[in-house]
Amino acid sequence: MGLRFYNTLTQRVEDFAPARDNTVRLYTCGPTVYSYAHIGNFRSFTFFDLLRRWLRARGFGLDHVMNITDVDDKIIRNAVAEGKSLADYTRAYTEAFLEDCAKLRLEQPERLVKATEHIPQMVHAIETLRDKGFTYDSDGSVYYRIQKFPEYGKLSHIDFGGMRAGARVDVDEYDKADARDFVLWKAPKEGEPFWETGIGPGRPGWHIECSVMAIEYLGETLDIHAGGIDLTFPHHENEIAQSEALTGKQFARFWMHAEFLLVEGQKMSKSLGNFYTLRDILERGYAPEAVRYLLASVPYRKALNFTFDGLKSAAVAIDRLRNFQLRLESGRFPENGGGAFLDRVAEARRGFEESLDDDLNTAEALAAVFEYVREANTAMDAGTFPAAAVAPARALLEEFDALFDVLKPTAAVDAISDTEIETLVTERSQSKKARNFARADAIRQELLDRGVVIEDTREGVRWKRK
RNA sequence: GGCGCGGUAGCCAAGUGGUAAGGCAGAGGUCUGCAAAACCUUUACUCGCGGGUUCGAUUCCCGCCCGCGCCUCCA
Repeated sequence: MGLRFYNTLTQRVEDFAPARDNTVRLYTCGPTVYSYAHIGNFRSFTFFDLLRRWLRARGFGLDHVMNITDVDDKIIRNAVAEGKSLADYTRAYTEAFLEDCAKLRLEQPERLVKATEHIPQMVHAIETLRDKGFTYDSDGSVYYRIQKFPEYGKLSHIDFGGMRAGARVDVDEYDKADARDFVLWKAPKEGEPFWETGIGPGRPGWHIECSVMAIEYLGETLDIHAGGIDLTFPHHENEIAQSEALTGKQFARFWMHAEFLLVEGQKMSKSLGNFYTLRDILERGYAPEAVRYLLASVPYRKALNFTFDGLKSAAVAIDRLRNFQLRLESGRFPENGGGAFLDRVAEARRGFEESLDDDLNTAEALAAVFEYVREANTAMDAGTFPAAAVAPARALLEEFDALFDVLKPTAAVDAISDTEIETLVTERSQSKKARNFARADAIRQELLDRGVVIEDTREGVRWKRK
């Protein structure tokens, strides 16, 4: 069986291949840069990264666009409160976001696009929607008229049949004709920043940026549109309404949504005190790889319960794989034998790949790797792990790490150099030979304090960075 | 109320109509100057509860209970 994904649109797992040539046109909803992104946001962004990497591993080219929402109500509110321009206010959080992504080893999309740099295109799209009769004006704002789009609800599978128009119109939006209508262009309020345009002064509504930027860079029909599950409605539903009204074509063939992240079993919220940014977690001394591993190890369609126990487990699990890698690199293995172990590596790889092909089942893919690691370790202990199996075993780890990307430790700023380590390791070995264990242990402790672990093995001394 | 997801060992978690992957933690052991690493043994006669279909269900159907999310701020 080949690559297949669950499609929110059809509520089924479907075979996946890009529609045109070999390149996957992927659009993912990025951050709104009004504050630091939190760990829940990064659950989704990590999912996007895994999706990218696995598509590439399966031989597809990528054209991935992610937006940065750098204008919205919260941003305006905060910027105005701090007396800053929108650009000044969002710049810092955009940079912080990119730094956080780099820490988590999230690949940069082919294009990272900002809403404020596409205002003319959005205005043009709104004009087109107006010409096609999908809009109405109210107090200087422009709204999308959902009545004109009968398929509304097809993504979120909400039946609006029984909902009375205007039944839940809230106070601020008294001017909407239908509760489902949404704003395309917002007239400015007193003191708010705005753009002067052909459809009047104002700023874009939230949804229009994604439709416009996706179509501009990827064409009228995307292969995959992905986001957090909470965006399904209304954001993605509205994107469909706008885009399909604009082009008359299906907006995205596959819709993929990452489930929510919970913290200690509850939704993150500031009032519960369980609200964490990536920075909060790293400050507590956890490695970014552990965060990445934890976020990646639970399949994306299952709610992920983020706990500090889980984070510790993730760190230990990574160590197990790193130790195995080190053993492959530093061990000595017999030249004879091998057939069965070559078969086992091939089997592990097949299990790994088939699990990921199955809607990115990362948990099952990890099991395939760990099972192999245990068997290989057992054979190494017995001295029966053949030299011929080393290269394929390393290839398995490479394939694993091309996706999970956790094997290389994040270097400390003040890291001790390799040569200094080697010098100390040599001195310790000499001390040991002279049976000066006190000195040997002191050196080992010193290295440990500086983040280096020494291990004596049958094949000699080896070291690793923590 | 509507829509969606889920309830599997102490924790995280995969999975299939035929008798429960993997990781972490715990206990015991092997190895070792001491460690570390690694390995071995051990932790679910059972997969929320009650019915049904079946030779057989954790896996299918029905009902119920519980948790979470969305229902126009939200990854």
